[in-house]
Amino acid sequence: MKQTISKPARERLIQLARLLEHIENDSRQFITSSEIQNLTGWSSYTIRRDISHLKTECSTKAGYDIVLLKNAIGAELGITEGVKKCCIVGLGKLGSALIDFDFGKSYKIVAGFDSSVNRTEILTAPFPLYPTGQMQNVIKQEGIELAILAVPGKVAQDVATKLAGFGIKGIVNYTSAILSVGEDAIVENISLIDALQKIASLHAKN
Amino acid sequence: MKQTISKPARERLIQLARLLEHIENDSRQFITSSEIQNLTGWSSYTIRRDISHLKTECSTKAGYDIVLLKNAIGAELGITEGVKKCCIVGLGKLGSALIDFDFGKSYKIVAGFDSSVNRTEILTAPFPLYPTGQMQNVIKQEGIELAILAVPGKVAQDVATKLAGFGIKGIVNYTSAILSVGEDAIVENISLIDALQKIASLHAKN
DNA sequence: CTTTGTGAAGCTATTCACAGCG
DNA sequence: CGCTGTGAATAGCTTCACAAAG
Repeated sequence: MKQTISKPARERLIQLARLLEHIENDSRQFITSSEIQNLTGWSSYTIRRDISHLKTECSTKAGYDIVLLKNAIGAELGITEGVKKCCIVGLGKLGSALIDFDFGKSYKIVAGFDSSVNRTEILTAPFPLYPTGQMQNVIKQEGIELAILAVPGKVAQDVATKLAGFGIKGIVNYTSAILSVGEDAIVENISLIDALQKIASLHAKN
Repeated sequence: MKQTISKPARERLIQLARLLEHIENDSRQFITSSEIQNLTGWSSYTIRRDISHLKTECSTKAGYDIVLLKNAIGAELGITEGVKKCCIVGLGKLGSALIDFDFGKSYKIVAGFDSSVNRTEILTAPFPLYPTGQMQNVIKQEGIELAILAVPGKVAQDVATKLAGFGIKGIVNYTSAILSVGEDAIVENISLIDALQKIASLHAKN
């Protein structure tokens, strides 16, 4: 079986790909593992091993070819494979702030949902907004794979369970709730309070 | 030397504390490690070991005392130690959406910054808004420890470097930039695109 | 001489298995 | 019995040290 890349390595490679994108236009062609170390803080050993998982020849005496490396990561991690359809669930302050967010080429918001019809009528977006009742239909019809969850914490688990039932494959969780969904869906937590507490706990220990 | 809790364990405990807070009012006193397993997906072994690091007696035959456990986590991770002052840097769509966010008791936003004076004058918030030029003064004077970074990606690294120079101890990075700051500051990344790509890469491999 | 790529070692985290306690 | 707590075993990740290549 094809050797699967470990989770930490995958996460670093995803970040690395974005980093490379940013420096792509700096008119440099190559980057070395120790330069990446300086930019990211990861050790050059780790970076070299991560890249070696890609099984691609994109290195020379001068380091890695920036564009080639970026493409290799994209290919291996399936980042560049077409456009994934997403929806925003919950259009309060946070959800509606994401309406104009730049999602790049690989992800496209095709729907927004809110329990308040008032909300869906007042807001304007480059994609249609629906009341929550239509989630199932729209998700099925559009073939939406990913959901960005920005509802109030109290209803987050309920909505997440529904989304998983409707065939959503991944949920980006902006709420402070800890979600459990079945095997079929993946949850990625993006909690501001979590992040603050991680930082605080590190300071407390040292 | 005091045995330090590993990073993964710390992150789980932080989430666990919040989970316990949510179920605190469900009129139950105890919870078992296998119930936590069902709610979170972490194995009961791991949960028991995590809790054992707290060196607290909060268990009985019926499981863990919910309130006692929550407090023990808070104490060990320094989550409950007073109020930490935070600021929001960058008051665009995303930054200003965080103005009304509920930060709980432990974190308090005491300032917002934006490079556009226009922006700081138009917006209203329960804390003062300043032009970026005043960052250093305000951070020093107020004793602000944490920053929430929501500026455009292109200037993120510059601003982060400045913040670290001004004595900020932790940055929650909402931008898509990969930041490197010195040893003194900690960065926690909260990138929507990162989250989407993590999910996508998992689907690609399985 | 510099930089990658990688077996081997070292370290960290998770899981197993079971003793101990209520 | 069911539950926690924990040594011991296992698995997973990172670092080291160095061979190979430009």
